[in-house]
Amino acid sequence: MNKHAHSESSQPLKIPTLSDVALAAGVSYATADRVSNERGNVADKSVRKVRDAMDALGYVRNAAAANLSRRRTYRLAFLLPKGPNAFFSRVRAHIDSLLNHLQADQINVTIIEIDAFEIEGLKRSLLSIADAAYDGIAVVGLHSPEIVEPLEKIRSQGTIVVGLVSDLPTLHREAYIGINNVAAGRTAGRLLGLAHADKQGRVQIIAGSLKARDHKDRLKGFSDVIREDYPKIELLDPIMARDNPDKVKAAVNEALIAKPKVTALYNVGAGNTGLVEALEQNTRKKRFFCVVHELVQHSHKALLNKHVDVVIDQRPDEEIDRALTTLKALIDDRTALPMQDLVPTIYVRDNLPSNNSHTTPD
Amino acid sequence: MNKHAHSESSQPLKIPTLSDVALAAGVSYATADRVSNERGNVADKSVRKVRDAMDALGYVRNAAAANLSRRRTYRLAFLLPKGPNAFFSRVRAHIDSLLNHLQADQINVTIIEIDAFEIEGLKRSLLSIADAAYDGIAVVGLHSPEIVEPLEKIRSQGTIVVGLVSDLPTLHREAYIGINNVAAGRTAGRLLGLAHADKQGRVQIIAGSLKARDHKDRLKGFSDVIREDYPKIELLDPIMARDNPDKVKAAVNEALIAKPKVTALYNVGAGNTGLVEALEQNTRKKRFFCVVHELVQHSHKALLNKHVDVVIDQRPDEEIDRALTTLKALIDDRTALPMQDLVPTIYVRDNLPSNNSHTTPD
DNA sequence: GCCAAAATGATTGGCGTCAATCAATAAATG
DNA sequence: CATTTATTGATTGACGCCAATCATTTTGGC
Repeated sequence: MNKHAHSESSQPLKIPTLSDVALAAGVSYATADRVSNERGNVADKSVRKVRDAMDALGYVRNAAAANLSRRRTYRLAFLLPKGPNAFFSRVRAHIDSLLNHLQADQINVTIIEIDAFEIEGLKRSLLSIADAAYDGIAVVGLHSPEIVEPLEKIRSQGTIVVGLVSDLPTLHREAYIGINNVAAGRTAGRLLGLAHADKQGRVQIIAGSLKARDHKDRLKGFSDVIREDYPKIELLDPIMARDNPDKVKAAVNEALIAKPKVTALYNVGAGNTGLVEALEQNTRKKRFFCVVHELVQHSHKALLNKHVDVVIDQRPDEEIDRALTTLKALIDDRTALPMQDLVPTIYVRDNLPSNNSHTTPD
Repeated sequence: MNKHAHSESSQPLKIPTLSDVALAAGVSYATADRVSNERGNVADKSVRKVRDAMDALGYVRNAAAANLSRRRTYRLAFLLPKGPNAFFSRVRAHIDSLLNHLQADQINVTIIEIDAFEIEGLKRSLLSIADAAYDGIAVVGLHSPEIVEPLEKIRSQGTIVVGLVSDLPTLHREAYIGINNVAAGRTAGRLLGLAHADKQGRVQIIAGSLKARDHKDRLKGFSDVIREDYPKIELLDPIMARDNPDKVKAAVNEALIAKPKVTALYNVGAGNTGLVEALEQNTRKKRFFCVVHELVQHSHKALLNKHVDVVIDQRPDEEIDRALTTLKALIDDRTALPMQDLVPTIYVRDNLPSNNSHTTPD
């Protein structure tokens, strides 16, 4: 009764090689190779024999041997905004930590710093790498028609382009690796709404700039959820703080003092050090329900200190891993492999990672 | 650290080989090889010369060539509970989807089904694979001293053993890949607490069995948080439903009818189809705040239908990926690589994966 | 300075695939 | 039928590393 069933897979100690396939198919190695690598000039009949033999033996090309023989190396570049931003420090740190491992697989990654969020800077950077003959690049992009031309110049040389964190013009990149920021905003709104439990509320929103697409998307998602499902919560006009800690601090203080009925804060963008500072100095007894984005050193600490209740994070480590996997796959066979959606992650005090790569100081 | 300038990467990019290292170090290939593979019988002076040359050239062993030459194949097994459990179906499906990719890297994975959560069955299964000479196994385990002996028998043959989802006796496995269930329970408690916003509340807890360590841990975490931070919420005695949908349904109905002041439900374990059924037939207008575990088809749907408010998930896909990576690393060099903690993931209606290819809306 | 031990050098045959060459055979054409 | 053309076969040298053998040199003990 308690038999354990082995699954379909047997114990093939002998892994079939292409020679084995050729033998089984009754053709020469050369023909099997022609089929395997789609070199053409093979009769349909032979193709079928070889393919059948492959299935029968369960042949899978040995990736190590193939890569070795092919002398394939992957030349990749990541174009990241420069500057002291804590989030992108996390990204860079993670790439650095992978460098050795990647090199063992002949994957060479270069980080190129670009002017953060300025179309002209991005455009210039793209043009300047157009001749560098990368096999693939991941770009923290902007959704602007102005960069279509440089993108196409790069792509015309066979370079694979993917968007990272923030998307590029959809038709001019192969894939986008990042979260859906509307969903991220909705998630923030949902938790904030839940935490009001049918009570009245007023939210002060702080954002960087509505020109940044991610901020705009988050704000939209957030507002939609509140309006749809939490009508008792009032949305105050967002304060624009340009992701600047000082401006954020001022905004929070304004909300604390000039708008005494505020029950919650939502910071759409960066600059959370300022937010935490303001809250630490807060003399009001009643506390805010507070939602911010991106788990970095100070937001992590603020969560533990109870100045912040929820952090919505986009898991840059995973984004990088996926960007690498996707680029490699696209370069190899020009087909992206299906992966589960990247999704905004919710952190509260109790599900924080303890061994962290995100505590890198900025 | 932050010295990532525009890299000088337009060169031919000659990746150094071990021959290059030998040449640069002024020793023979044989000596460089002795150092590289730690074969011993090398003078300290030579070791130093070779190591210096490696650093100077930035030598990293070509993994493809090494694996090919070594003729290394990885024979792995996953021991999973059998039965129709939705969660483990997800696990199996994910492994299946990886099979081809893995085989290209000479990784052969066998799924072995074991009697779910019965010590005797697990023990028998372990003993029966002891001679199969796997390089590594991942076991959905039990924290019981009875399986120490079979585990040690397996390990004595050089097989690497890791715990998966549910841990094994700590000293008798190499690593554990799974979430911290106390944290998972705390997370559930935190969200349920937040959603009460200082109001009174009563929670009906439903659990499978407190003999299962994961359930016990979750329950502890949950109760701790409520007691610590939400004193206005009363914890009713847990109902044991053995992860059985019918029993869960009965438990929910009991809470609905016999305990009219219940404001929230927390299902620690499985059997959520029963929970949803009961809620769908609920005639009371006031709804519960409802937290369950594991994102599977029906809990996903329940989240969208608003019968469930929060799902705590352990991301089995990622667990599998990590189990594979960890096993491979341990087999290769007997050292687990550092990875960010696996953490309980929170899903609300708005951050669900949609599994479509990731195209930004415009 | 002799001899054993230790260290180093030199070289080789794979591993499985790729990419090429050249010869040999089969099929198609007029 | 002769002559193209298409298809197959046979073989080979990388790729970079591993693992082994055997020869040679250096070192250290006495």
